[in-house]
Amino acid sequence: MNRSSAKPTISDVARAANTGKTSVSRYLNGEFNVLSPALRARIEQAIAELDYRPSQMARGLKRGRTRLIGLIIADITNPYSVEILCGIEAACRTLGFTLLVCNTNNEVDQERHYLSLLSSYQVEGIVVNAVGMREEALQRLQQSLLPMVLIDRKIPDFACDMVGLDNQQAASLATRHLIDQGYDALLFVSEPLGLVNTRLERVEAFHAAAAPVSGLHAEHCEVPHGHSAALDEALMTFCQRHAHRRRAVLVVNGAMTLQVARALRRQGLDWGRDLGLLGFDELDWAELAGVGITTLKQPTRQIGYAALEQVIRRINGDHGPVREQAFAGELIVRGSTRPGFSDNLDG
Amino acid sequence: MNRSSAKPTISDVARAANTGKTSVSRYLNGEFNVLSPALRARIEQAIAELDYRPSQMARGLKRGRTRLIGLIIADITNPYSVEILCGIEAACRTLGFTLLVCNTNNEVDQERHYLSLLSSYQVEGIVVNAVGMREEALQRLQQSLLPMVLIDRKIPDFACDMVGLDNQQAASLATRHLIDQGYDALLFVSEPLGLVNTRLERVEAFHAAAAPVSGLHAEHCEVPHGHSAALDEALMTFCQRHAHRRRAVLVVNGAMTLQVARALRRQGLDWGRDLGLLGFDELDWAELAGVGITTLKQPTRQIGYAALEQVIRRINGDHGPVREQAFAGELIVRGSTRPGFSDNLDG
DNA sequence: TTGTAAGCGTTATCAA
DNA sequence: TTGATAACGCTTACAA
Repeated sequence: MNRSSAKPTISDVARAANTGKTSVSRYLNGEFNVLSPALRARIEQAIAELDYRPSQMARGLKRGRTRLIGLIIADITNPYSVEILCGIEAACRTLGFTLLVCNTNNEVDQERHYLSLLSSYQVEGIVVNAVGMREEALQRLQQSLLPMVLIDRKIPDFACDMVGLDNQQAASLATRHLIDQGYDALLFVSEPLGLVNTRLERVEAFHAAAAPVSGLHAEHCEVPHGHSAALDEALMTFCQRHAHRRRAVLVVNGAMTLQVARALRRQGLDWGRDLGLLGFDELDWAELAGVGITTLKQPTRQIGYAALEQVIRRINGDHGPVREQAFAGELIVRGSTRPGFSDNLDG
Repeated sequence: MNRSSAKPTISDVARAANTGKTSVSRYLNGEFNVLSPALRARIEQAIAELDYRPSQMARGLKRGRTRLIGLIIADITNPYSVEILCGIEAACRTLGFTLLVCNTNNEVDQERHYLSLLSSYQVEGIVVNAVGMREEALQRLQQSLLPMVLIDRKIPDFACDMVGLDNQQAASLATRHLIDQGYDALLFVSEPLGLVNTRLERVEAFHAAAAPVSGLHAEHCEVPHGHSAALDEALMTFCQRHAHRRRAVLVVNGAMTLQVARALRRQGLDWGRDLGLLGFDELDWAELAGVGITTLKQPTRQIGYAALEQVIRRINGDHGPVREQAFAGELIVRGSTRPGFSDNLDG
C-alpha cells in the first residue's frame, strides 16, 4: 500500500487529496467547521491510503507546545516510584499528554543531563519524584523555569507545588497502632534525616504520638542506605537495651523495610514473635515474609495522578499560590504486629 | 542573566557572538577544525551567557536522526522489566542515545498509541520488552519498519532480532537441581503456554531433563494469570496425587512465583518442608519468604544492554541476518530446595 | 575560515 | 471555504 519508501508528509497528503497543505493541517487539528464535507472526506481517505502520521517534531517546532511531560525519577528500582509512575501515566492518557520517563539512577550527572534534555525537547512541564535524590541534585532543579511538581519531597527555601503522603497523619496512625497493640519500646529506623522533609515529618509525628503515653520508650536511629553493619548494630542494641519490654520497630520506607527484615533475619529475630515490625509503603511480598509484615500503604496511584493534574493546571496558566497536597495513608495489619507476647517477656 | 523571557535560539547566539548561524551550528556539532580559536571562544561565551540549549525538535526535524530509542514495556510493574530497563538505560548513556519509555500496561490500545507516537517522534529504533504482551499486540509490531529488537519473546513467523535468556540451559539447570536434591515428583507451573516461546521452551527443557530419569514424575499445569482458585486447585491436586513422594514445584517466572507462594501459604504448605520450590527470575525478597526461595536468576542488565547494542547495530546499517542472543541463567540456591525429607514422607 | 540561503514538516497569516 | 506563503530553529550545500 505504501509504495514510496520515505515517510509521507503533509504535502503528500495534500497532493493526494488534491488540495493545499493548509486544509490538511486544518483537518489534523479538527477544524471541521472550515472544511466542506467533500474535502474533508478526500483528506480522510488520502491520510488512510498513505498511512500518514504527522511529525510531532515539526508540530512541536512550529507551535511551541508539545503536550510532552517529563518525569524525573531518582530510582526506578523502587517499587514505590513505579507505582507513582503508573498513576502519572494514567493521568497522561486521560488528559492527552505524553510522558518522557527519565531515570537518574540517583546520579547527579544523569539528572543534569536529563533536565537539559527535557528542556531541549520542549516539554511543557516536569514532575520530579525525588525519593532518594540528594539535596545537591534538587538544588539545581530550582533553575528550571518550567512548571514543576515535586512528589514526596520539598526543597528547602524553594516554593514549588508538591504532592505526597500526609506524613503527620500516617506516622501517627502507625505509631498509635503499635501502642494499641501493647508495644512499649519503639524504635523508628530511617536513613539519615538530613533535610529530607518526608523523614523529618515522619519521625516528628512518631515522637509526638509516643510522647504523651506514659511508660513508653520511643527512640529513633539513622542508618545510611545499604550500611547493613550499622543496621545490625542499631537493632541489636535496641533489643538488648529493652530486653524485657515489648519491642517494635517502625521503618521509614519500603526500601529500608527490606533492609531491616534482612537484618532481623541475620540475627535470628522473628517479627511478630520477638518484636513488632511495621513499615511505610506496601510491599507485594509483605504477606509472605514470615508471619507477614504490617505496612502503611500510600495511595500511590492517586498521588501520581494528582501530581500530573497540578502540573497541567500550571501549564494552563494557573498562577495561584504554591499548593501542597497531602493524601492519607492506610494501615494494613499483618502478623508482624499481632504479638503473642509470651515469648517476648521471658528474656 | 537571561533578561529576555523567550528561549534563546541559534540566531540569538550568532548575534551575540557577532557571527552567523552556520558557525554556531558548527560549534554545536563539534566541527572545530573549521573554526578559528577566536570565533570558537566567542561562541562558547555567548552560549554560556545566554544559557542556550539547541532545540532537539528543530534538529531532529532537519537532520532526520534524533538519537532517540523507544522502549515499549508491557508491564513496568514487573521488576524483571525494570531491570531490563536499567540495562538499556546504561547502554543508552554509554552510546549516546536517549530512551523514550512507554508502558503499555498490557493494553492493546496503549501499545498502538505508543507505537505511532514513537514513530511520529522519529525514534531511530525500538526495543520491545514483550513479557506478558498478547499475541494480538505483537502482530502489529511487525508493521513497524523501524529497526526493532525483541526481548524475551519471539513473534511466530516474523524474523526479528531477539535477546533473552537461554531457556533451554536455564530450565535444564533448574530441573536437574531439583532432581539432584532428591525430588521425585515435579510440577512445572506456568501461565497458559499459547505461542509464547519463553514458556514453551522452558517447559520443553523441563520435560527433556526429567524424562531420562527413572522413577520420576514430571507434569506441568497452566494457570491463567491472577486466577488464584485455579492455582490452588492445581497445587492441591498435585500434592494429593503425590502425597508419598518428594514433591517440588518449578515456576515459570517471577510474577507467577509470587502467586504460587501465596497459594501455598493459603494452603498451609511450607516450601522447603512440605515441598520444594524453585522460581525463574530473582526476587529481592526471596531470602525473606519462609526458609528462602531458590531462584534462577537472569542476567537482566546484560540482556538489556545487549538489546540496545543490537538495535544500534541495525541503525548503523547492519543488514545481516536476524540474530538471536541467549544468555545463561544462574541458580541461586536457598532453603526452599534444601529439603529435610523427614516430614514429607510420612503423609 | 566564514557566511548566505534553501530547506526539514508543520502551523499561522492573510488574501482570495 | 480555500490556499499561497511566511515563519518555527536548525543543518547543509554552496559561495566567498
